[in-house]
Amino acid sequence: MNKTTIQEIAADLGLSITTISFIINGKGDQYKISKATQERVKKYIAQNNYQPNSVARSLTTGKSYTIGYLVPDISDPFYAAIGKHVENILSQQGYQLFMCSTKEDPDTELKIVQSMVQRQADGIIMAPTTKKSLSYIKSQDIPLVTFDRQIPRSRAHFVGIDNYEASKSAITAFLTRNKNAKMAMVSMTPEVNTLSQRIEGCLDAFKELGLHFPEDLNLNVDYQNLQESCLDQIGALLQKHPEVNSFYFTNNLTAYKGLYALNKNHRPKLEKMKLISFDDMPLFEISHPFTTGIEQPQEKIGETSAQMLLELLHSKNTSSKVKKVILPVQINWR
Amino acid sequence: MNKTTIQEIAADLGLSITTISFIINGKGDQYKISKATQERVKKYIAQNNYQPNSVARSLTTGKSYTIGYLVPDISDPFYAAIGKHVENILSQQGYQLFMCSTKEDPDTELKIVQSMVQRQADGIIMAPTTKKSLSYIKSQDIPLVTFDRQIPRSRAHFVGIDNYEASKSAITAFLTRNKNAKMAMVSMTPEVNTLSQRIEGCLDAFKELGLHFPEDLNLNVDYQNLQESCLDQIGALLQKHPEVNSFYFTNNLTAYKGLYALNKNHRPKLEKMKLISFDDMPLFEISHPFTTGIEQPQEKIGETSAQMLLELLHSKNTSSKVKKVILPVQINWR
DNA sequence: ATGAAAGCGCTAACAT
DNA sequence: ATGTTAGCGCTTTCAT
Repeated sequence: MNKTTIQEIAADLGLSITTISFIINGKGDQYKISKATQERVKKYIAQNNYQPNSVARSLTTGKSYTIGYLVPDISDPFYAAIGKHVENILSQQGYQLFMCSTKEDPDTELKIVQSMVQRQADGIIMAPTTKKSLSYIKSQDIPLVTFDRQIPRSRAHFVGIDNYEASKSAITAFLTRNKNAKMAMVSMTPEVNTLSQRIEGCLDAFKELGLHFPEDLNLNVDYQNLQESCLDQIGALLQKHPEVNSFYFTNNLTAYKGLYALNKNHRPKLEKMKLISFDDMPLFEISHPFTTGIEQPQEKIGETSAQMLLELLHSKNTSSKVKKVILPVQINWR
Repeated sequence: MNKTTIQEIAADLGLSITTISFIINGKGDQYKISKATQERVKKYIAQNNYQPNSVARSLTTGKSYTIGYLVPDISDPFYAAIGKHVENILSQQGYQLFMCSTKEDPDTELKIVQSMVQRQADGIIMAPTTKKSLSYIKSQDIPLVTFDRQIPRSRAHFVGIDNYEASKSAITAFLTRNKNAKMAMVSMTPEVNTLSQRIEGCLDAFKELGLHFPEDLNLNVDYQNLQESCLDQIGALLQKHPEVNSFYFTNNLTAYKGLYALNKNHRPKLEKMKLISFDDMPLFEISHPFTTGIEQPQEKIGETSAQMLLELLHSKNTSSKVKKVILPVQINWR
């Protein structure tokens, strides 16, 4: 079954392709095509299941109804969830999403961005890794909304949270609730600035409470090798500092693997461990032990990013000033 | 900065667009373009950061280097993980993925499929919900690989597991290990056939061991309202059947919410509960209690699906017989 | 109320 | 060794 085209319809119906095009695009009335003709064409289209070729349409109009969603890892529950909410909003408007994993790698990210430009994506929503790709996007001036991470000095629209403040106030509250907490922190490389901000927030919380946070309780595990790295470093830490009775995981990945390490090798200690993690996950309600989560409003982040992009798409003034939406977090104590 | 086009290059360099096109597509030598010219063009391209417009290219060639990845929910960890592996293989070959959630809804699914056709997707990888969309894809003869779910009588290439056998043998082993297990089962609507096969497998395991499985220990919670539904039904069940000391969750979603319900309202019973779930998740290693998982080879499923699609893309004979790859599962006892 | 034709940027068969 | 040209399927201005 070969593809029907607009000219076939025109030929079969003895009309011009212009007429067909008008009707397809709902401009029949506007161009005063007679009701009769409109009906005839619509009937033909329905019967032959004609679908306009969007590639051709894009070439003419310059719009592809395609958006790039670029994140470090599309299977990361955090990015997957936000992606779903983005999809939810954008698919209603006829957009499809190219979802791509940048792998925290600047080169991969740039290649993907270039591919998006070649494919005439109408816009991009991304959790950026580097400034290079952002500059490239800007140079092509294609509508862009960033989320989750802000690249310093990059002037891009942004939706996210205040990592420093959220971390600081959560840890302050935690230390107030758990007076005799002896806390260690688990973060990871590569150090994206969201993570350093969370670390800073934590350290400042200690400082302001007049407490000391020893350097060597600040772990930094390896992103490429999370599980082994967690097993090793947490093992070593608990050996050297048996007094540690609390962990702060600075993101969902370290929390996952940290919990794994604790469950695997340190069950006896687990009973009275108090855990807190940046990013909340449903699993913290069923984990051993239950884990307090600093919850980012994923749905809101996704929806706001999508809506912000839609606005950009509809308003033609590239001039507009940079918009930043900072959303509140919520602490789920457990 | 406006888009450079092939004709601008031609004009600027005093060459014809053909020559430029040949060089861009690596056919310079084949068409005996002089080294000098080739260098000149390549240099120009590098300097001006020219990127060919893939929309125009697709319109001429009929190939878009675009693949549709359609699953019920892209944020479901199972589909997200497989998606990542699919992406991994296909991105190496220059393909980008449209990832779409069909929401278990036939109409949504069909709309997305039609959109893929309009957009000239070169192929589709999907966990199908209905036969209707499969027939449509076939009618357009666009290369298709299905995974996870087989639609009865649909003759599509398939990658997945044998749900009936996997379920049956896992439950048989489970009952052998836990002689005095008093098991309830939690499944969900809508009843896709993977789930009914898992249920059948479980019931047959009981039968062959000469055991009885009471009708009312077979729960069916509501997909649209998983959490509430689990809380209600599991609560009611444990009240009526306090002897139940084991649960079989027939997929990751019911396991998640089942564990949630148990942790929330039935902690005392949890100590000696033995849980097993179809689909394994990392969280089962840190959940309370640890949960045995029947693990599907996600990476293998993703990679095989992608590779199978690539073969289809490269071989032009539509005739070829239907390929089915059935992969083994692995039980992770906990 | 409808049609002709240019053009979107590219590829490739066919010149030269 | 390089150029001319006809499409690919569609939108839209300008005619009629």
